[in-house]
Amino acid sequence: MLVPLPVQEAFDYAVPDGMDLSRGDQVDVPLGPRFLRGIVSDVFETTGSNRKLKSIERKASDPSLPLGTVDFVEWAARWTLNPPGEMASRALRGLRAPRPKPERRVRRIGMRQPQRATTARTAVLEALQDRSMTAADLARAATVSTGVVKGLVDEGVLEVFEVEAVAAFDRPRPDHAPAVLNPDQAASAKAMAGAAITGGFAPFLLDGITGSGKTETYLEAAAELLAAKPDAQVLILLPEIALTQALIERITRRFGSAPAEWHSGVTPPRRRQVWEAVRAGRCNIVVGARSALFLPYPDLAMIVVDEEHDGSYKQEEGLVYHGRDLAVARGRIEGATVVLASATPSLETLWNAQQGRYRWLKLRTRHGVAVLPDIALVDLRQNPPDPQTWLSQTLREEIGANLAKGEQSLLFLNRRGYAPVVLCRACGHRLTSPDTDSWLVEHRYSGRLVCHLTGFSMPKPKACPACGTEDTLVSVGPGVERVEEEVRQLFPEARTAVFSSDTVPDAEAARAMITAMAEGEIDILVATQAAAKGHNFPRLTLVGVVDADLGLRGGDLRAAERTYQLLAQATGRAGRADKPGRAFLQTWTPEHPVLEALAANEREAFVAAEMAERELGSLPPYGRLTALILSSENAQALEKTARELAAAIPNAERLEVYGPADAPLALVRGRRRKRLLVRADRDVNMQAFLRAWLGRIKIPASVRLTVDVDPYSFL
DNA sequence: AGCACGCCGACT
DNA sequence: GTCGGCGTGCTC
Repeated sequence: MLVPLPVQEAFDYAVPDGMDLSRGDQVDVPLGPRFLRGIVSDVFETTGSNRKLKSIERKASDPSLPLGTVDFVEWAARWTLNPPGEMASRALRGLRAPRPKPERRVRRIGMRQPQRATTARTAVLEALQDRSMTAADLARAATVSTGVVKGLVDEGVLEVFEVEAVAAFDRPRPDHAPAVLNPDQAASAKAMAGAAITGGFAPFLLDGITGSGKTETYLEAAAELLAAKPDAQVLILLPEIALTQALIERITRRFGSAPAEWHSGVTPPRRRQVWEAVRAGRCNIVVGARSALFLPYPDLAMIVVDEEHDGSYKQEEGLVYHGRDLAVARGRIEGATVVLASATPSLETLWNAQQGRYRWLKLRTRHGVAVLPDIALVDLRQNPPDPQTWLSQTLREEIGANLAKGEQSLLFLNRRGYAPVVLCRACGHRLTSPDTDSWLVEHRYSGRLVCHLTGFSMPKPKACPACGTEDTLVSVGPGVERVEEEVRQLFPEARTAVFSSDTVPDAEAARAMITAMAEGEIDILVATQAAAKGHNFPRLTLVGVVDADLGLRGGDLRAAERTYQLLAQATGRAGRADKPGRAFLQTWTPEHPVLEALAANEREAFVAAEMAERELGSLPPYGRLTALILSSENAQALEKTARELAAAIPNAERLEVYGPADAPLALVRGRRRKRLLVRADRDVNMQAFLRAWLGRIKIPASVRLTVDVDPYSFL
């Protein structure tokens, strides 16, 4: 029995006489003084009476989890070392929410007429006919106030009744509005659809340059699948909630019906409807964030992981897992086609494609007449900006020329706020977050200093908190707000805006900003990565990267890879329609291989060089990593546990453990953090090693251990 | 995760 | 003399 507890094992219970149970069933079981929802993982005869077991209380009336879903959560728990019961519990999210309240609708009572038939009342009855609808909808349809409807109800002409709100997911219509594909797209769609119709695990890398129409291609593959197998289910994963709305609209246009949406922003009652519809097979297309992987699909035939390289697929809090890797695992378990789509695939995925594990589909041309932007490096050593400014003469001139032509520009800087650091000119003190060794970032829009790690914020103080001198705090370095300030000074007539998670906090705001860009209401957009991901700005022709070196500093394993991906995506925003695009990368190190590869548009050269580096160190994808993070408010307990853990390392071949060392952010919210890193060759069973190791010691309650298999962020 | 058990400070 | 703090440990 999988019960939602932070323990590694399943619990055993006695099956009452006459209860018919099988794997996947939902049951309620006693645990100590309370009851928990459990998922049956195994039913077996006990031989001896080794231990007296408690009895299952009852079989729940909720539907069982399909076997593929149970297999998946168990596999995922073993792989990530997360508690299997908690993984199973994740598959029940949606079921825990209340059903939506029944909908109150009005309908006609026979053909009774109102005593006084005013024009408003006649309009209402005309709009209603013999149908039923909610009072609000009816009033809107008749363009009267709801008071008119209420009056008719009070008079007994209309009556109110309740209907159970059952979400209807209309079947997608594969022939509703097919897209016309170019030959590369058509061949790719054919291959993916063919594999999905045949069935069996079939992983693909859909590798297409920015603007090549990857979405269109996998939607046509899904259409072909659904035409052949109308009951099949398709899951499309996106890295961020902000991207879901645009895809849902696109799918609705393509298939004539809306897909289900699943992510943390969906209301609980709606989630319940989606869960039930997915389980019942009443829903064929789901668009969602990584958590949509845990839904109980009875007939999952295709999983698309869009922007598969995106680090947002990695869940870092709570249950730590990588959405893309689990998507591949789920596809293997379900015998489904898995499509990893990206213009800048991760090295792991490229490696799998090179090894022939994934079929490699390439889209080499942009849609229509569009071509990839020309990318030029601006050497800041030759062309430095003036003090306290961040745009070189070259970039200023280009923006000015673009503005004069009436075309849009994007300035990319992956840094929120006004200035990343605030320090005291008198004593040199850097302002940091309380109980956390992370710098406070100045935000001028909100007038506050903000910790991006913990969310702490405070007004900017007048005096230095360390030495008390007044008016000595200075803002160091640029964020998007500061670059926008510079742009406003340079081009006061231009319409400028900032696109970052602060100015665009939700999907609604993102849509408004994207619409404003599409309608040409913005001339210069200053943006963080929030705008570089997936959005389409058809009128954009110039991209300037303010600090191309930003992500390359620091010794992170994936620094080069991530920078390449981010800048390729950012520059790829330019020139997606009829006018060609240009991009300028400002850098102090134009000879850096990442920047040379970007300027020459030579992804393969960069990938080969980066792969060679990784191979030298036997690092991913040539080896595997796992990070163990210990944290505690009690520094002594933390030290002691770290020492015990290090002393208990089992012997293993082709595997090394580094640390314990202070984690890069050694203090967060008053908790000290230590890190150990395990590196192993690919053929070493990392999970078995970790289980053997962690089984040897017990972690005191005051210390928290997080196991991060295949870590992405090295914080 | 809850919840109980268990040893040390301020209260009717 | 008890009520209650949350540290430690267990739940089939």
